[in-house]
Amino acid sequence: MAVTIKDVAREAGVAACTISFAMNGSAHVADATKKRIFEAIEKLNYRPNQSARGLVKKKTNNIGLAISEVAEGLENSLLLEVIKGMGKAASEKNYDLLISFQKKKDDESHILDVYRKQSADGLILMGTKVGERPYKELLKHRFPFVLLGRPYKPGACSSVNADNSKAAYDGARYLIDKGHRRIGFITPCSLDYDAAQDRLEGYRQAMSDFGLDVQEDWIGIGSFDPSSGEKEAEAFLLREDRCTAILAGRDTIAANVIKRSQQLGFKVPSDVMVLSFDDSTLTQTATPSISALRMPMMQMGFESASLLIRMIEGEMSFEEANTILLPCEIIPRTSTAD
Amino acid sequence: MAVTIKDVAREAGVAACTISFAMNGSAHVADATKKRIFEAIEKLNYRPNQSARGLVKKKTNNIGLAISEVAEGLENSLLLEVIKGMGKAASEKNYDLLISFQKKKDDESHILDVYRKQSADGLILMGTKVGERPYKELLKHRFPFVLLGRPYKPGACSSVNADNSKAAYDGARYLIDKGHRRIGFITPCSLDYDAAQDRLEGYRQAMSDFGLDVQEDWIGIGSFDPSSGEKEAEAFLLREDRCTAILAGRDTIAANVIKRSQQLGFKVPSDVMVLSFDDSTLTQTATPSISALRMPMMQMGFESASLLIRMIEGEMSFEEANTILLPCEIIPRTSTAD
DNA sequence: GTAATTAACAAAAACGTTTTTCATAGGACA
DNA sequence: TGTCCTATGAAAAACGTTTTTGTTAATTAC
Repeated sequence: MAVTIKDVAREAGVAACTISFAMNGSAHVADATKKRIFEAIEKLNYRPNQSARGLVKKKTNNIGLAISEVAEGLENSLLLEVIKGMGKAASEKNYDLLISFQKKKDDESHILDVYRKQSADGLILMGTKVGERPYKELLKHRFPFVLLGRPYKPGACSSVNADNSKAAYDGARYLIDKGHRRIGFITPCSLDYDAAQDRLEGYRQAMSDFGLDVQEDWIGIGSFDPSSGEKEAEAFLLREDRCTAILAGRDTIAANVIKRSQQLGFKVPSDVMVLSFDDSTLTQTATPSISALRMPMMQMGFESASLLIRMIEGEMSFEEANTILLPCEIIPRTSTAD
Repeated sequence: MAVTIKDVAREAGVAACTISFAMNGSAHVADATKKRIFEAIEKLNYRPNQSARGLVKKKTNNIGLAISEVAEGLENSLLLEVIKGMGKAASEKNYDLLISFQKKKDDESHILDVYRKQSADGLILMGTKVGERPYKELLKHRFPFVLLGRPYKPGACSSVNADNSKAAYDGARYLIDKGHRRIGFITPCSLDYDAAQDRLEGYRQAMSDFGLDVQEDWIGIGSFDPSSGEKEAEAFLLREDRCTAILAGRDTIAANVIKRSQQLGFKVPSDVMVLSFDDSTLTQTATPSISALRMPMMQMGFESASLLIRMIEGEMSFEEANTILLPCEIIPRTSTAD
């Protein structure tokens, strides 16, 4: 079977506990003994059994990731980036990532089970919607957790998110700076999602800050429908005072906006500029290539895992709910070129 | 602290072992006692500690996923699908997914550590390249593992992969059936990757089966470069006996092929048809929309996890190396419309 | 009416670590 | 010479389960 601490002890001619002391650097072990021990470890390829270690230390060195209903469109193509970021933070600190999946739709027991079974030392909650119950129980028992891009009472717990509001503000401002006054806006999805709300709010704020009135029909509500964006583009362009720029809530929406605009005889970017969210391969390879606000997915993963690990290791009090908002970056491409 | 089996025992007025028996359904526990026990469990929200359970049962109920150097382009946008598939298989059988990350480039110790630390009951190996050492040690110790889309000596271990060769064959045949005789082919990346080799081979086979000679300059080697596909399209089209159809090794390559073709004055699909691999949002929203061979990413995740779990649970002998090749599906869109 | 069987539960050992406590041998010191 | 310290290491307890073995009382068989 697998090699245990006793095998190493026998090999090094020493008691089991001494192996443990040597490995954890805690007590006094003579240098000569240490040398023998590490040689034995190397020879036998010994690694402490995680279950046994976890049992006595009450620590698994896993960070839990609860994936609920995976969002239909938003995170999908970018999840790898997020996980990569988490992986970077985790492996630096010697943690693994334990993913717990939802068993049935609307069943959230997988979240609390991680805590109850003690299969991880903390949790990253990611997905679209979550009921109040899991939050409450985790908070009550002071089990470390971090929200990733999730809506919740601000200040009640730590969370990491892209600064959607600022991104929309910056995007609108970018278009305003290019001389546009009539700017259409399409949300990435229904206003049930707070990413949609935040983006809309940022857009409104920018318009207002620069003294521009927003016509209510300059605002369209996008969806996950594959053709979302076409109708909205049409509405923005086929009117007396047509929009000269459009801020599209998501990459596929931007693609549809451009397609429909071209069909209607408007050139992008000369007649109408289009700026998108969610930088992906789609925005890079489209013709014209699409300018986009890049969400820092990898960094979001990294920061959420780092924050969680700091909470786990007690470097951060549980009370100071840390809200991290990460800035987005504008990637200018052809669709907004002068 | 967390609630233990002893708390439940006290609550139910019974010994700890009886709780265990009741939960695992193994021994005879009186129905009345069972009822009291399950009420106590419910009341206290008890779940067995995974470390303790794992220690005595020598089983973690985790399936390990070792992500090495994550491929630059191929799996990226589709990883979520793969993980979703794994999640489905795992959660059905009450497993969690434990992801172990590479600490440094070219360092593969994270693979063997999962086995040595016994933090999972088996491993799914996914990525691009892996040295011989990890395979050998895992095989030697009969630690269950499954290769996901990986090159290795056939028959030496179980693996799951998309049937790239057949996909390319079917794709070529699809174009041949539409009357094309001069069909260009672009690999998704360098021939170091066996997915590229398999696809090329399938293409050659189809051409040969239908009595069509392959001109060597109908074959282009694609890359992860964002503009990959443009040069190749040019080469295929600007010659006496120009190609009338192109089989593009990847979605971005297909997009570039179409872009360049149009720039050269060829209409897609009337002058040249384009069929792509790797169905993604890009292929759906492009204009014209791009026909593609859809890789069954979710199913690959599902099958690899299912296979691994069967190995773990001893339902499958370790010796019968199971090679699962999953068929791809042609999604016809505008770029190959008659 | 007693022996054998069975049903229901408890006691205790085991899993592989870590950690607290204990033991021994030298050496320093008086 | 005896006491005290220190360096080094071992013994033993603990972590929370599962599982093997024991124990008791009730039931069945003769």
